[in-house]
Amino acid sequence: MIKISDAEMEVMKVIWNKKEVTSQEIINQLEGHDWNDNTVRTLINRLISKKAVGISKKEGKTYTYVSLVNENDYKVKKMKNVIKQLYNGSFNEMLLNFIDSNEITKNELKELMNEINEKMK
Amino acid sequence: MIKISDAEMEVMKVIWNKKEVTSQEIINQLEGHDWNDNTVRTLINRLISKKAVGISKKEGKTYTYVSLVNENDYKVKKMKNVIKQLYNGSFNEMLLNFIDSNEITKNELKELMNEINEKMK
DNA sequence: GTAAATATACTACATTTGTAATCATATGTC
DNA sequence: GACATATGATTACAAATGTAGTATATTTAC
Repeated sequence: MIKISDAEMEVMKVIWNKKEVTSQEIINQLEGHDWNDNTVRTLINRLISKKAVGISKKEGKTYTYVSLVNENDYKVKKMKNVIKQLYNGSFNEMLLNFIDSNEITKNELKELMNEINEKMK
Repeated sequence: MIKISDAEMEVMKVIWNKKEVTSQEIINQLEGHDWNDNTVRTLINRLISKKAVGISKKEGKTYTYVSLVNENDYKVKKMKNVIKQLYNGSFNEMLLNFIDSNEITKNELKELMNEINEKMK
């Protein structure tokens, strides 16, 4: 799996959201981060090197970028990797740990199940 | 939160498992990793610098190490950070993504709920 | 008590990551 | 067309990480 760093991930999220973006749009979306424009450009370039991002068109000297990795797939894989690292791959164990730590109550989980059932119906 | 790297995490897991360990025991437990002994010692020392590991006793020149961070707390915090990064902190969304990706079926989830109910009874 | 083995301490070095600065170039402006 | 500006390319540099090697201090085995 392509390894996307934390800072790079912020860029990926913008690209995932907008499907197609110029660097300027990415820089704008990331205003909250107080990053220098060049910092964002560096991140974009690294993502291109890693083949996580591609160039869909070039107008003048302005590129338009697109994601080359499927958002949901990537997220699930990343989650699975963490669960593998921390819980030996057991979603079950992870969930139990959350419940033990009062991060989720059984009721919330039940509620969640209901929502899921609704949505999946 | 103390930031524990992937390699360091392997050491932490051994320490968490055994409560108290010497470097030799850690090295033995990590045989599968094909790491040079000094690599493991470096990792231990970095964990000590980060205050993730402490020394509980010294016999001759041999130290005994203990974890200074609670295992479950750390794991939950780490999970929460990833969920925050990828799903805006929504456990719900994460779960839905898993279901969408066929990583978990609703039946498995239901089964899981039953297990949890059993265990929590 | 001297040599070999061992645990620890200190140093090393390439790669990745965060965070830009600088240089080059296409473009729009006057 | 010369200059300011925006975009991209290249270079920079410290900290973190993966992965040891080397030096030092202790034990332990003769």
